Amino acid sequence: MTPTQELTPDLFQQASQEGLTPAQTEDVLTATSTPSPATTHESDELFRGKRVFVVDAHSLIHQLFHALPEMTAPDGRPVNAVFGFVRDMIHLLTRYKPDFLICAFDAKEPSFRKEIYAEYKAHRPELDADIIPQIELIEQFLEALGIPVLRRPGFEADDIMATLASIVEAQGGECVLVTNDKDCRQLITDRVKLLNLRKETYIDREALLREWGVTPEQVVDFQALVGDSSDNVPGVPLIGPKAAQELLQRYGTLEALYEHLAELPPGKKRDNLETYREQAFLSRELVRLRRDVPLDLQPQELTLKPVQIDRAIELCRQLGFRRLIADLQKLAPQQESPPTPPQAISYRYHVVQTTRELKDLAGRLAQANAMSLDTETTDIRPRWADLVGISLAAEPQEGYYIPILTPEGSPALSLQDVLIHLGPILGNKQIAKIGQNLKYDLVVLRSCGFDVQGLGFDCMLADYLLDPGSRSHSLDEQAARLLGHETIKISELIGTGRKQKQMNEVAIEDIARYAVQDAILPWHLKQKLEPQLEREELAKLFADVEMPLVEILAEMEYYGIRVDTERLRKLGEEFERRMQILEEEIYQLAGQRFNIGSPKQLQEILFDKLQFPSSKKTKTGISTDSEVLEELAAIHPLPAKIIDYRQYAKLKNTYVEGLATMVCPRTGRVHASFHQAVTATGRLSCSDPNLQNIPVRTEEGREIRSAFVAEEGWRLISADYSQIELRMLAHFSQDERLCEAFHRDEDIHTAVAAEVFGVPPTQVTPEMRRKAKAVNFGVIYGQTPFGLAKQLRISKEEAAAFIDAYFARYPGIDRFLLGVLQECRRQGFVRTILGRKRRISGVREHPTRQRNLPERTAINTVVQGSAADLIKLAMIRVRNALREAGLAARMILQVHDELVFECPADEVSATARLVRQEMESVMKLNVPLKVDVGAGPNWNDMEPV
DNA sequence: CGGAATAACGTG
DNA sequence: ATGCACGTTATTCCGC
Repeated sequence: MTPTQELTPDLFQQASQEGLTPAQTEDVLTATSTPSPATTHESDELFRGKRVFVVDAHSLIHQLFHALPEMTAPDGRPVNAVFGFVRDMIHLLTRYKPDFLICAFDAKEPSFRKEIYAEYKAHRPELDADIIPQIELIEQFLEALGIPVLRRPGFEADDIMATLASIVEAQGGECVLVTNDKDCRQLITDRVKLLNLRKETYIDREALLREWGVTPEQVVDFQALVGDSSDNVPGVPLIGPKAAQELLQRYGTLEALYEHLAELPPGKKRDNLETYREQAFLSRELVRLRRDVPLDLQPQELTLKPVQIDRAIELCRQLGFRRLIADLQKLAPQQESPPTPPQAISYRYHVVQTTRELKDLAGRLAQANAMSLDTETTDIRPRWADLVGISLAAEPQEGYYIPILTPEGSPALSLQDVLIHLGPILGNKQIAKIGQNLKYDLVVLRSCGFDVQGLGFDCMLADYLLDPGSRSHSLDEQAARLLGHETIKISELIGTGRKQKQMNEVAIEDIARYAVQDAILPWHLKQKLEPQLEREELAKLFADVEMPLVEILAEMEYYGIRVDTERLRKLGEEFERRMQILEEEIYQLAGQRFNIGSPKQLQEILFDKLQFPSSKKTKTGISTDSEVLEELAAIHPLPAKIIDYRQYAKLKNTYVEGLATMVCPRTGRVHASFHQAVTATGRLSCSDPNLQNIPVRTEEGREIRSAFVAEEGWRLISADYSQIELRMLAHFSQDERLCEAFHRDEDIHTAVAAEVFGVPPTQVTPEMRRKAKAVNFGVIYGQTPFGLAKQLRISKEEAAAFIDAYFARYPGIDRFLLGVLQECRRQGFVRTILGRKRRISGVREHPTRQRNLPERTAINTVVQGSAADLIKLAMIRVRNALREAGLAARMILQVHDELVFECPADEVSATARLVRQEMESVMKLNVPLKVDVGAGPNWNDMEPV
């Protein structure tokens, strides 16, 4: 008889008798070692060869409740644990794809352990009042997700897990117990392991031996000696993990240890073992898990059910879990879509077939004060595209399609005729242009010879301002969300995959219906969006900044930047040579050939074959990023070679070859796309190619910049704001010391170092400056002591001291940051200097120095977003000033705090003056703005102007 | 074979 | 858990 049974015979008997009704025995799954007839039923094969995940729900809920920031549903209920739990379940399902996923809960009544030891878990506070309602919600979610829940009277989740683990193992399955509870370590076998969800690491026999130095069989003995303060399991005083490990390695079991107690050296430890003998054995029974809970299971109780996606999404809506909705969609990939897409918006469309009709249409449009437009083309890159057709609408219900490129035999109009008749209309700035992503149409039309004037309303930008960063601002998405209208998808026209059609091959009726839809929808969207912009005080930002910027970005994209392809080719060859040399050296050092570009293979070489110590993990394995390699470089020459190889590979693949394919054959230039509705903070982003991350920090990388050149007889001018984000911080905080430093035009990092270290500026060492610089940036990002410590390779305490010293010297900054957080907490969003909004939830009532993600995001958004506002405004001012001054310069790039222009060589000086003047005076802040201007033949060799 | 996910790394 | 904001690359894996 086992001690467990001895101690709790009644409870066990009772439970098992109640649980087993004759009708159910057929499908019963039990862990009894003597197979009953029931276990020979096919159900005992249920787990064979399957991966069964069992979640310790209560342990997970508590962990999440305390680890995650406060969250409340729109109705005020606390929901942080619910959010975390659901997120974790989705993660488990999508990432681990288990055959079974079962959540084990504690019984609602006290467990049998309480009966054998009244003090059991006596230390535990009562369940937090904010947890209990969350458990109910979690169960609702689990039901919607189709994840089975197991709970049995008198037993804790642990016991259920123990029993399930035994059953799974007996049937030849693999069991993963999702828990951080140390007690569960006794359950480890060759087929049972534990999963730590936070670290995404498994604990199996080997890991256990590494950590505790014991086998799974010895875990209960180990815990009996060590005790567990969180469960109030007493253990033996003075015996900690080290002593317990040693004793058990010598004697094997608790019993054997006590038989040989006399052999131990006399002392307090032996005395305590003697004195607390009873307590040790009692402790062992407290931690020993029951593997024989009468579960009385039906297979259908255990299987994952199909996700009830609608219910799950509805729950997410109610609780405000917008982020999870997208993840949920992934769970139910094949959703039956409604057979007939509801078209809430109806409209009439006409195909303009003759020049006569075009002329009539132009005549009518000339009277309008607004019109919408959309272009159809052969390419998503507007500078590479041919114009296929234009759709127009001067009212919300009726539109026209002007075909230019059509399939063989269909009527079309010549571009020349369209230019003649429609050109003046599009160029008339009295007629406000409405559309979706008008920048695209502007570039296309300009490439065909149109000059479009008078931009009125771009839905994409309006929708973006209302909620940047979270939702999609595509026309399809907006139409569905705001109008309940399911659009005709482009894939319905041109198909998908290998036999995709070109736009000019689509039947004219189809393309006309589609194109006119895209001209009609903006009218309806405008009606919804415009009042919202007003309500949320975003209308001015929209009208004065975002809309005027469209034209400027279109111009930048139209001009593009010239690339010296010959120079690029030479650089590519040079990089290739260095890569080949490094490649051979790497194979030598590694002792074999492998794909250096594969982190997976590299990982095997470094950590399996060469047995280097691993420090950092990724989701799927051990990290080999440059930070790790940097550390390893101290012990072996190989990692440094890998770092070098990677650098050249990046330069060659991304910046030489990637760039070369983007040179437009028509213009010999690259026409990157600047995106105005992508970032969460209001910055622009850039792609195809991304010219905002051209290397500059290393000498080798900078070479790439020399391939960006001005056209013959012209020069490049680069103007960048000095310390724009720190100046913005100084402005907002009005911190006297910081503002003063800027007013005196001091080197800001040196000035801050002098303050923080309490020395005169002349005494600041490069090391001190480096630290001050890191803290300066840290403030903008809401960095924690931990992060700063890691970056500067100093102790956490030292880092915390720096940060404290910083805030002590700059009290205005501390005040300002707390003000940002308080306002964000109160309103649910922050605003930038021009009133741009970003919704952020999760800022705590009383934020600590140790800022969490929402808090860091809030701070960074105000600083980064305001700097973005400022340079956007500068772009508009500079563009207008250039025009008025009659200078030929064109703005061609924006890199967050830098503007790049191309101008005739003899206008460099005048242009530079004007650019600096406009950029420095764009906003009147509490600190001066400083712009550094340089000019030269390429983007690398610039001389100050 | 194509798309999605992942790891890594370039910029401000 | 641990500094914000992006886009591009090669590899790997999955499903067709």
